[in-house]
Amino acid sequence: MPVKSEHIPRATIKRLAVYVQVLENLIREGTDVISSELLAKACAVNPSQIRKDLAYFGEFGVRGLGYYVKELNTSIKSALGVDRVWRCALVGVGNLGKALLNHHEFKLRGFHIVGAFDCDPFKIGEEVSGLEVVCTRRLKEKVAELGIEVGIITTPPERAQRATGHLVEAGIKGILTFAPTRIAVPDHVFVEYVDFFHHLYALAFNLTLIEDEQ
Amino acid sequence: MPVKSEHIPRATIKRLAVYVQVLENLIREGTDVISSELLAKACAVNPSQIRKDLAYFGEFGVRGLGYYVKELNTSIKSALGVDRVWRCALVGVGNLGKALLNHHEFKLRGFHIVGAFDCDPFKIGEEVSGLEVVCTRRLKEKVAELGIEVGIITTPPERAQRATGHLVEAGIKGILTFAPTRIAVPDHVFVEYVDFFHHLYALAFNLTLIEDEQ
DNA sequence: TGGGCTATGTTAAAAATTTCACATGATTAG
DNA sequence: CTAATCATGTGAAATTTTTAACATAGCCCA
Repeated sequence: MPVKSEHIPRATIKRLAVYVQVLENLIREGTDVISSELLAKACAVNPSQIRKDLAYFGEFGVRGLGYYVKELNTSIKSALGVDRVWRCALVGVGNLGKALLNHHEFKLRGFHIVGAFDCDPFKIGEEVSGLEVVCTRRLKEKVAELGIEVGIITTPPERAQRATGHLVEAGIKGILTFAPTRIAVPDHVFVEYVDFFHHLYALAFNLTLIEDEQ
Repeated sequence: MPVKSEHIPRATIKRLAVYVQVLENLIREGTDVISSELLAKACAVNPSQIRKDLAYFGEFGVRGLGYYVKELNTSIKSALGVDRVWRCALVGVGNLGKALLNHHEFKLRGFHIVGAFDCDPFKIGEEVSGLEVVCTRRLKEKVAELGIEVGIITTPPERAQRATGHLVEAGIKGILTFAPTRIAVPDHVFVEYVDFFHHLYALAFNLTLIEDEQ
């Protein structure tokens, strides 16, 4: 799936992921065709927004009709590069790390966690969700051996930067981190932050606002 | 902390949360004063951006000097409404739910999970992280009893809407959901989506882009 | 104590993003 | 087969957000 246009807004990518979410629900419900208007309603966005977002990648609709749900879903996933398997390494086998290793949704969506790493000697050798926990020092070796392209950090914040170092050293170019801290990486490495607290803070702010208004 | 200006961009709120993250690291490191330029570097944003974001809420800096780190941190947290305790209910005690119940960071940041709910009879009565799992039907009663204001959904996607219904019914006005699906709520209820896959999709997209370029 | 220095707060410009409006082209009913 | 209808794709307008520029005000040193 070639990109039609130069730069694609980050917000567009985020919305495309939402469209996929909603489209997969529609597929399960058996809906064959949907208009940008209805899809927009389900995603809580503007219909033009959807059409514009899709236009970055090509023409997927049928005028006078709408979009074929399955086809559109396939096209978006192809555009995003998630129509394939991505092999991932998880660093930090604590509570959250274990939960993610047991989270079937990852495999379901093409993100296969094929390596689990920790620096705690008590955890090394332990088996979690069919994976043996390996010493973080062996990350580089394992990344090469298993063809890993994405790193997932679930260490405590104070160890996130070290984990990042190991991942970058191993040649990883994409990192998803759950640690509530900023990490520093070279320019060619992409980082995505999953931070519950950003969201909780946003909630707190909104709830406080409406309280104050009354 | 009164809001100085009318509407505050959502992006600003998100960045304020990042500032807090970085400021708390600076406090730990013993830094007393920081300029918008250095703080900007640490947060990977533009210095003007920081000054503008802060200007929505007031004047916190000292000209010619910068910002007192502790004071700024306190001010931002007050502006966001996170200088207090928020009591939360968690619905869906699966892998992820359990991991979050054991995640100390929540309490550390003022979000106290004081109720754990599930509809699975096998889980009801079980104790997780010092909390007894209660039947979701009793949510309303417990929300009133415990003064809960925020709901956290960690159910599978197909049960997220039902959980939402229970939370809304119980009078909850802020929901953080980890379920990879959109949920429908009345206008007065705020929803924040924590979706790993949005982030993974964004990574996949960026990684695919640079691959294609070569 | 006063002048230079420095980084803020703010106003104005630039850029990016979202929304609107409509021509285009496909579908469907008569 | 034709005409009416409909929803897309797109270019232009409106809005929002970000960045730059600078006047202002507080610190620090002579």
